[in-house]
Amino acid sequence: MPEGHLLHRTASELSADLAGSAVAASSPQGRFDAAPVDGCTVTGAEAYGKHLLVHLQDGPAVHVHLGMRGLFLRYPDPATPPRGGVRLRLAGPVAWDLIAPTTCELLDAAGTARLVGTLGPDPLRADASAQEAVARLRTARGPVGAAIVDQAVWAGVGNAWRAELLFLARLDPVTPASSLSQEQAAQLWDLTARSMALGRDAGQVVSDPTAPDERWVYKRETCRSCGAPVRTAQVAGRTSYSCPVEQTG
DNA sequence: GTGGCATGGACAT
DNA sequence: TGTCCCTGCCACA
Repeated sequence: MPEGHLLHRTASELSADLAGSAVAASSPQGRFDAAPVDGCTVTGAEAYGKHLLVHLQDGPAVHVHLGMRGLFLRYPDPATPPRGGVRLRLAGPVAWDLIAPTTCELLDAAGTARLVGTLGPDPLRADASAQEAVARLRTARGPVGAAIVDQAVWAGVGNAWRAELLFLARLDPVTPASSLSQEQAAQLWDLTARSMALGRDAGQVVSDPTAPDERWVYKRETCRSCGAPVRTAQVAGRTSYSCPVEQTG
């Protein structure tokens, strides 16, 4: 489930639970060497797109990427035994367990800088530049549906957001990104930042604030707006969903 | 119980 | 462009 909005939410919750605390770090599964983290004080956590960084005082950061299948579990009682397959447990006043990430590694400041350097602006970060976001989108090669899930263009958008955002913008996913006007690109960025902020606060994709559990087109048979059969296609290697009537490019 | 797929992305080719 | 991977969920037997 992890697109950028959930990583930001997780970073904020993990920070609230653990920042300022020394943590016991372990890898019940054994696939991560937790020794360098064990006993360190967490200073905070932040997200860059779909990447999560847990910062440690006077030490490296723990870099986590959940991929498609990873998840965090939070245990208010830190003595709760971990379930199977826990790659990393950080236990302070609360325990956080990391399951099935694609990445769990330690990064020093240079490594963190390199990572951030591979990413485009993150619509959920206060330090994101809208100008740069617009420029990167409009100079991206290929369809807009590929560009906005390219983490080097915009960081944090995944397949579900792609479908819903392009519906809200009434853009056909296969429209060339380079054909968007400055205004269209800026509007899409604003829409993305607003929508994903709602999603972060709600803990799920929200594309209609009056019906937060509904989707317009994502994984639907028919468009929730007009009832037309939802069109699917492979865009950037993933299934895109769009309304053939309302998203004409 | 089993198999295929998936809200990602790295890497080989 | 294709392949592989870490697990959870669902449809189906």
